[in-house]
Amino acid sequence: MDNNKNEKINILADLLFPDISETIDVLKKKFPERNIDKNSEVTRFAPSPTGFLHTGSLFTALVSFLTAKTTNGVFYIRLEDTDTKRKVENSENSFLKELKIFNIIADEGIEEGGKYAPYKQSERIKIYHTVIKELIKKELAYVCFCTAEDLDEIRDIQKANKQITGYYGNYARCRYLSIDEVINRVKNNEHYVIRFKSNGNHENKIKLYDEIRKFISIAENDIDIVILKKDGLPTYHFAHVVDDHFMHTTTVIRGEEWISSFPIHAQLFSALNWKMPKYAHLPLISKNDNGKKRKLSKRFDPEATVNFFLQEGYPIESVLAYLMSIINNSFEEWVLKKKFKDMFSFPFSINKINLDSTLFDIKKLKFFSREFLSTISAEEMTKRVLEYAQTYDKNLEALIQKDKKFFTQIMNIERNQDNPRKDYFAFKYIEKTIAFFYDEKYDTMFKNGIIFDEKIDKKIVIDALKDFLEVNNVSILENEWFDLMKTIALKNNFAINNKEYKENSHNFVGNMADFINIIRVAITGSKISPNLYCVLKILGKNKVANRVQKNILQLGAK
RNA sequence: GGUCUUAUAGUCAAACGGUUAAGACGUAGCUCUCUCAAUGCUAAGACACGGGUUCGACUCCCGUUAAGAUCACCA
Repeated sequence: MDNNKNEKINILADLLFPDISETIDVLKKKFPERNIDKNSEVTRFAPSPTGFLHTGSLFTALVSFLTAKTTNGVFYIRLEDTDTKRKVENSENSFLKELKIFNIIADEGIEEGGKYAPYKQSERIKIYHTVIKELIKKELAYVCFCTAEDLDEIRDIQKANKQITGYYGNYARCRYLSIDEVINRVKNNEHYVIRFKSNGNHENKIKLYDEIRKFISIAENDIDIVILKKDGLPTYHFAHVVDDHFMHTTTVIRGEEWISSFPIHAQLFSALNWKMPKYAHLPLISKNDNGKKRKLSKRFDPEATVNFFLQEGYPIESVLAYLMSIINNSFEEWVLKKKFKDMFSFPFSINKINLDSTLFDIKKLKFFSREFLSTISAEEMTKRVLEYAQTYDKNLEALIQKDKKFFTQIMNIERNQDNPRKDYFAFKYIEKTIAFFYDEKYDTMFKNGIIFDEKIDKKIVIDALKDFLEVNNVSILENEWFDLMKTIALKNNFAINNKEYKENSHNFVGNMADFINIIRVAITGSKISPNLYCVLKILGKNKVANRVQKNILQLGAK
């Protein structure tokens, strides 16, 4: 009797996959075990090309990369492009490029190639079909003709009965179809999917091991999941199992959202008699939204896509440092001490990752940025700002290119000292802070009106500026220059001793800060600027004189 | 709603059965006899709640509560 049935199953299998002649054993020989050390990890990053690189994906990629790197293993990239509806053209190039910008370099992948190619799921269809054909023959998978409407109906019944929804047990109608009927319907070109025949029992609790969370107790999967879609492409669950098996991944690193389908994957591995890789489910990166925690979303949160950081001009080091400080908090101290050098050599360990999801904290990122940018040289700074400007800000690019040395001097203000300035955190905002150095920008500010401290009489402002103009000289040392300023301040009845001023403020026009501020405002158009001596030195005697004169005229005219 | 996961200050996070419960970001104040940035110092701020176990619990167990994830022919 079985002979007859087996024959029919074979007919069906050939009907379903006429082109497939290979067996799993052939695949096994094609993709042999990796020749690597026992303790080395093989990890992968498996994104779907649905748009831009998500910040959470970068996080996952980083952890995967680091895991491979610290164990002398292999890190590869596999494109999960089986969702033809959501696929966005060219997005694979953009995120591959972005990953490279962050120095996350794959050993194997779409571009790099490798022994286990192809690394694109859409090009691996034959492999999936081979496995499924065998599954059909072993009666571990079956053809299902249920339409969306059929599935809705099943779900409605289940809901009405307060049962768990899904295609399982007696609800799995097509499981019980006769082979003859299946053959006929396939021959009639009816649409179908292929489902895995689950032997699980929802009442059974199984223990699955997660590298970060340890044992997870969870119900066995009893749902007959779709493994091959109507369009002939595999679903994630199936493709993941097949690919990670034949590519010999040792640790699957992915987001926490996959925990619930963990039993499905475990079941698939066991049915195929394949060794399960290790799994690590990473916490999600979330955001506080009116007191509610939620996953970072591309629609609402600009920082959800990696592109945001690039556009804002956050240095990659600080983004990586921030992400790594989520993985392991002791990283922070370590990276600061090392001044951001060799970040990837951090003694990293995956099981120290925190279990709770993380709220994205842009302030912390800014902190890392300030720290990092204060460690690099002015020349490096110029180079980076220019690189940024070339793709994101043409005006800024022109400004820098006009006089690179001048720009570098500006970047060098209070940089080479024990406690360097830390006022830059992203390249996008640099132009605004240094605009006053450029005459054309200064002129616009001047036209719009420069506002001096209103508590100081206009006449005094003019006198102070006139006196300053007379001694305008920056070819002296800073303390000499400051002494010089004190003399003029004193002459104009400003207190050069702050203690004295505090005790008898009514005897003076203002203090030294007020005096310097008059000049600062005249030169920079703002009460806020870096060290004035440095500013004057960069601008040079003539420009300084011009600006001061303009102000005297303007003030006098009123 | 079912299932799973998680629970230390606003955020990130140490502590692994015995501590005055670290540290960082952020916030506030002081400091720096030029503002700002920085530096240095200081301050405020936490073990979700309730039961056990134990001489002793942030730590182990059980509830409760809350938050998150997931329940597709999407990954």
